[in-house]
Amino acid sequence: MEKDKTDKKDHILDVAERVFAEHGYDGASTRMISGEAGVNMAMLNYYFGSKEGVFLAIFDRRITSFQNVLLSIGNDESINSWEKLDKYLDSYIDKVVTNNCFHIMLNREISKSKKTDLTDQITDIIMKNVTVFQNIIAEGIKKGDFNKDADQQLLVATIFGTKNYIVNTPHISSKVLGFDVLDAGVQNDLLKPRFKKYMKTLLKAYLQNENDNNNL
Amino acid sequence: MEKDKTDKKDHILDVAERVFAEHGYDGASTRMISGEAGVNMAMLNYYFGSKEGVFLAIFDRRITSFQNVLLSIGNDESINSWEKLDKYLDSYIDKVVTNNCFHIMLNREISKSKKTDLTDQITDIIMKNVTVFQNIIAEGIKKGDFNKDADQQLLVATIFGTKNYIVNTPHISSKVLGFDVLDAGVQNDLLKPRFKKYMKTLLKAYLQNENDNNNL
DNA sequence: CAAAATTAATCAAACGATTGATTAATGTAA
DNA sequence: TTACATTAATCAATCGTTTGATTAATTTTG
Repeated sequence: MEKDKTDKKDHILDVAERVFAEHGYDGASTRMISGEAGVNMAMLNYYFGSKEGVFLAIFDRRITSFQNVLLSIGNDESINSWEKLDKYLDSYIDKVVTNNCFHIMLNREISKSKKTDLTDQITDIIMKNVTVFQNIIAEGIKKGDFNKDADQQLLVATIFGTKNYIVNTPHISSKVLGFDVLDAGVQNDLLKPRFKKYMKTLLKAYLQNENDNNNL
Repeated sequence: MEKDKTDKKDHILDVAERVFAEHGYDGASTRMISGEAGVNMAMLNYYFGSKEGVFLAIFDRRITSFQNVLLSIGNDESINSWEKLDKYLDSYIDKVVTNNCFHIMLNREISKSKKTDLTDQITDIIMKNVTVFQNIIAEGIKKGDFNKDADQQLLVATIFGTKNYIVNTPHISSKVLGFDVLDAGVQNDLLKPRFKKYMKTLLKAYLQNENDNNNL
């Protein structure tokens, strides 16, 4: 059945995503992935062509819907800059914490100083989400909602960097925060709400115009 | 001569540090490293025992002096919390931007969800720098210098996360910032001063007690 | 001092193991 | 039967490491 085949391919990608997050792309062997997925090694090449094909297939599964959600928030004309910022953060934090394996895998492979085809591809993907955020900030500054002296570009480093620190280096952030950031229950009950609140407070403290407290 | 031997070992570590940063630990082969260093492959094992020995030798070279500098700032009783924060940021940002290869290499190998001996070792190393920063914040809050409602732990994620974003994903941050963050000249003339100023402004906006503007 | 003995440094070649990928054979369902 | 799915076996390439031999440097000895 077509259904079963799709399920099986999806199962392989689920496992591969986790194994790539655990050991990195180079550190994860095709035998490791197929073994944990309970399928014959040759099936990876049969379905996805190659190891890199598996890697890219994981991408296709995740990026499109996510990017469209963020894009729709950025293009929403009915809300002001502060509300856009809130909605963006809510959606973004929910998604990246839940799909932490994917984002660990993604960011690890771009943490190389050498450019490759793969780093270029990942850069393009990541930059789409970055651009949406940048536009929200730039628009807010232009409208006078946000402090015009804000460093828009380094603010990008702060929001995505803070997220990366929590999600991509779980052993560090778990130690700092005092709980296991990889635990799904903890993520929903503790991490997400606290992270959202913090991020909004931080951005408001930095972006707020002086002598203008009515947005707090 | 002893001198020449140390120079040679140091040269190998210089090259290995760069190659590890370029391709990652698994992606960098011993042939690649020895080839670029212009030495016979067997010399890596002769000097450092193994590939992992090379990796760990790079650590020994970098961490000790750096940690002592930060530690002395944290223990300085003659300055207040705001000044400590400033000095910490100045030293930290200088060091991590200059030694970007090392920090790319370091952080990449801890960006795995699976625990290993190596991730545990790296976690311990990183946590030492984190603790110094945490103590500065905690002390400032206790003394009443900083806003007591600040989320100390997520603030850790922000400072180190922002730094990681700039240093460890250079292809992304170069695109966002509009210049090459790996260029040494750009680092000193543009990146470091701007990064320091931004980080201080951001932390002051977040940590400052309300109705207390005399620290700006 | 000079010859001999010892140690350290360097090399090309090969090691066994593992990698990603492919093959040819077999199983399965329409 | 025919087309697709799955398997075990196998492939060449590359991995980190080790080897035995050779050269260079140092120490010991007469």
